[in-house]
Amino acid sequence: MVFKRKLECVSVGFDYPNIPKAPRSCRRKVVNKRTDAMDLLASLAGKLLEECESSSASSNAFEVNTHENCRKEIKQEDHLKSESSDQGNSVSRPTYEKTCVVNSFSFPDDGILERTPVCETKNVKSEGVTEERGDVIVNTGFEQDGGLGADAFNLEDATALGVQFPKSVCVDGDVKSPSCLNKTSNGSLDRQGNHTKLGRDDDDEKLYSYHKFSSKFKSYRSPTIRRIRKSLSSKYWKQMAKDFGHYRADAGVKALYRKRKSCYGYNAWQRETIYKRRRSPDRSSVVTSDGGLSSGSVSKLPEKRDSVKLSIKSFRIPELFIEVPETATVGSLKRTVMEAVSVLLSGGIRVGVLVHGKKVRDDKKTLSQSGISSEENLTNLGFTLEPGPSKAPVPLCSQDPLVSLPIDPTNLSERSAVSPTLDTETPHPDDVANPGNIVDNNHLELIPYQKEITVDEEEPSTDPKALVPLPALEAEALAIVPLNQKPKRTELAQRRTRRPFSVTEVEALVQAVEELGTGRWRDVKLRAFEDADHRTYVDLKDKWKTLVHTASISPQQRRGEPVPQELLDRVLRAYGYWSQHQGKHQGRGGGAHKDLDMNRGRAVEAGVSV
DNA sequence: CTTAGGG
DNA sequence: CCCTAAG
Repeated sequence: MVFKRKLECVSVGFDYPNIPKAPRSCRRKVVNKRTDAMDLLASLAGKLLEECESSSASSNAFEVNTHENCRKEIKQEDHLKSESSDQGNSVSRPTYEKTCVVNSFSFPDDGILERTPVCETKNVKSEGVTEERGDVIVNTGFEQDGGLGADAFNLEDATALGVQFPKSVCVDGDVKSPSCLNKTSNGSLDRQGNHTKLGRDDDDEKLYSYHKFSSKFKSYRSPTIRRIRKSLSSKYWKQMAKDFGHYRADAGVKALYRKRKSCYGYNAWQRETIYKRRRSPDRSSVVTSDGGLSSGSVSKLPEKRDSVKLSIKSFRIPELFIEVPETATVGSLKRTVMEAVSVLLSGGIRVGVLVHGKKVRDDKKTLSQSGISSEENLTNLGFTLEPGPSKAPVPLCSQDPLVSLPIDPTNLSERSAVSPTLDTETPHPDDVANPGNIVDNNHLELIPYQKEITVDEEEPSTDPKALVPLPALEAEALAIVPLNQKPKRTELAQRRTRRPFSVTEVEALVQAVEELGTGRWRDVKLRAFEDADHRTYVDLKDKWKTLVHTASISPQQRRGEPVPQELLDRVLRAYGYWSQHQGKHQGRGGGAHKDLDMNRGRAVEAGVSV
């Protein structure tokens, strides 16, 4: 099955029309419409992915494809009962999850974002056996003409591949199948074990952030980071999204997600996909993506004698295990993959070179010695991305490669989908002070890939350098490593992991608010959470907000770690107090509230201590 | 950068 | 928690 479309990649220099800002509410509405469209698309694409299962073909580990600019190979493992996909009844189908193993990505090299994910599917049970595979070329882009009509999909190709589209995929059909909107939560992974320490106040929100990139990065007051963050995200992309929406609105598609998070993928990649010519020391001229671990298969370019020109269009990447509910949207899938990739990258990677499927480990070999020459068919050349050496352990990368998305109906909303769940087995970022405990997990999971590779490496390459970080391929040309790869880490910031307030924290918060009032969060922060980098004043404010709410609802309706009623009482009291004394006593940090002082006294008596 | 609120 | 409009 082949779905193909293109996304006119808006060039960086694109001249956006000035869209006057309308009141938030208005603008939002527009966006929402596009969101629907996106869901629609996502739903549709989701079906395609599903279809991977039913398609068949042989797989080629080191495939080369010069046409696909953007591709990912995904091995899917069905974790559930089979489905009768040909029934095309996507509506109300049992939910189940899939584990995808993403092996390679390729990126555009011409400014056109044409993604062509290749799905390799296999039945879990028949592990290791011949994989079935279908080429699912799902577009994540859009027709240049803004049309997303049926012609956008090449159904013929699909048919040629013997793949059947579920009816819900038919373009004119009711693509917006409920399966994408009304989820059931059967499939959700309930992994909570590890958060006990932190407690959780939200059982139904089995959504934990995949991992966290150091709260320190954007901890309380970190101008620099924030600035970077901002420049990297919002403006540019929002504008982009807006304009996209503007131009494609009629296509019924939301080009880019409204939120930064949602498009960080593009954000990062697209930008870096601005190709540049670089000169390598040994006079090799290379066309490289200035940023990315992008790219894909190799193709031969016009060559000069003695030199080898390559165009890497895709990299095989270490296996990434991804598990998502069937009902997850493609959008969420993308994000999940993005997260996984980000994590991978943040952990440092190295490039592997494959010639005829064999890994060339001796970095000192010359290209020709390795069989890489202009004479050779460069399609035999391949590259891989592997987990970086211990060189740059990724302390903050705590998640294990297995990512799962929430299936909780409420969570599947656009937003929740944005944040991947955090495997509870994962150490909490807080405990990440010492990288050790986490890194392990990470690497263990990634290693399998290398084993897999092992299959194609006979040469008892005893060369210790084999494990050297990056570099040494003579023709630096091949070192298509983003200049800013390491530090960059994760500006592709994600939603911070949820960190329920402990009773202790709540107590501290209440105390502080009692004294300072509800309009001085910065002070509250300073006073009671000075050292809690992960608690920003906004967090505190938000927490207070929820506390007030919590305190005003029946205990039965509360969730998560219960907050002592006594504290809640204080919350209401303080709330009431400060509601009336707004502004008045706010200046100084002193006793502007005898009532509250009394409350505190009671608190102590009640045994609630810090 | 902070606040204040909606999402 | 995130995002933003306002200060």
